Amino acid sequence: MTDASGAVTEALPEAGSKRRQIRPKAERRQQLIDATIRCIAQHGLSAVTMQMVTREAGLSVGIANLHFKSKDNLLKETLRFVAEEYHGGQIEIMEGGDILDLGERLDALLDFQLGRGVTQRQKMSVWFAYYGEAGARPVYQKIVSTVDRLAAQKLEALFIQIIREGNYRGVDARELATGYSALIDGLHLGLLVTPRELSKRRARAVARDFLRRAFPQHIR
Amino acid sequence: MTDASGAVTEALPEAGSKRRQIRPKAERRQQLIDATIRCIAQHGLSAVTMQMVTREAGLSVGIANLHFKSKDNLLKETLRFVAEEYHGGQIEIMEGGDILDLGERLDALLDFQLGRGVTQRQKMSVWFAYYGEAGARPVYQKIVSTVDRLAAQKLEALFIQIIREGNYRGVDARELATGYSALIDGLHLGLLVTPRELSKRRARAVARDFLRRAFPQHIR
DNA sequence: ATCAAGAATGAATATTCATTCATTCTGGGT
DNA sequence: ACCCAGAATGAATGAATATTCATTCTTGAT
Repeated sequence: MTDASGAVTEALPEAGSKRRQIRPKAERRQQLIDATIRCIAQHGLSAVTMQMVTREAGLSVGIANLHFKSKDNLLKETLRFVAEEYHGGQIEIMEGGDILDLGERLDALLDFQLGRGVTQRQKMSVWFAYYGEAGARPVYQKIVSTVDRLAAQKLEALFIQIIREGNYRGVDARELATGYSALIDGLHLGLLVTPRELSKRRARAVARDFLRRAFPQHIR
Repeated sequence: MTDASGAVTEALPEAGSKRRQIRPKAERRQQLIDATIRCIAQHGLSAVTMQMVTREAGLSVGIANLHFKSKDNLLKETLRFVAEEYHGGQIEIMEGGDILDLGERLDALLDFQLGRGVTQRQKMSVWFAYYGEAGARPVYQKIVSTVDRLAAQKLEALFIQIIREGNYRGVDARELATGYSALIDGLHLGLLVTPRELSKRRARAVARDFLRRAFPQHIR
């Protein structure tokens, strides 16, 4: 294609300029991880290919192997990122220096766990894609266990505080924390697999109900 | 190879006789589905190949395409089988003409859901492998939704009976049923992904606790 | 004994995909 | 202006895999 002056112009200015851009390593890594997340959500973990991911990222095929050694490694790092993002968010709230009231802190946690950011189909698809492979891949189990354990400890600590403050009787913090975590995971699963049967609104109501039953003075 | 009489003998009698066996279609289908389940559990859904499945089943590669049209179809039918087995078991208990006491029936349900048969790594791996792909594959969503909905209705019906019998106040059967189902799913997930942190014994205690909190007269 | 129906086989085919690497390009330093 | 470290590219390669189908084998009926 030529313009009036006869000079050769770039083909499709709007459809992603072909100009090669050099960017720092860290930025490219994140760009590829983000693309991987979108691909897993849209096509499923088992259908993800390197071509797909790099095209989604608007980059060439070779680059993925430049920044991550292999596809396997890219997938592993993607899981690590997602897991840390989720658990990091939870932990921040539970440590929550900014929210002093324990009931409010619980509410904030619930909001985070069943709120917009986390319950995007995109993110949930990624969790469960990895969970599905975890049975066969110890590496995935390890990544998840590591961050999970810390979050579980923080949750238990929060529950202990609440139990003390409310002087609740016959309640075991550890057991309750396990139950609450499992409930949230199960609700995420429901939102992903049977969105028709379970709305976000109802999922929140169910989780809230669980907490109210355990800590009636703190919730509602 | 020939024996003294000069007749051709079978090669390796102990290492799986090579003798070609003709069996009815239904039997071969089940054989292949069982092999698929073992392969998914051991290698993960995304690593399963036709060669792997047919070798596991002790059959030739061609046969899978003879009885199922394609790999895709084999995987779909395997999911259907697993889903129906699980939900069928639940529904049988919940309809449970043989157990008249409602509390006992609840107990039987819990036993089934967190007991030996279901919580084998093998089975749980398969659930979650499919759940992981469900976000990207409407076919899987549909299969699970269909059986799931029926089980959810039966559970709600059971809870309604229990609420009436115990004259429990301020309890919504539907919401409680959703919560209980999600809790069980979450516990399965925990058993699969972080078996170190969550034993079967503790998972049962947690689920039982949930029920006791809701229906104190019926449980314990 | 013989035969036909159809169950089972597995070598061959065509496709898809991860990974490599020779080459090109960019931008900051001199 | 020039240079070059190293970032980026994408055609080429080789390995893996789903699917096909011509052929072989088994079984029950005649």
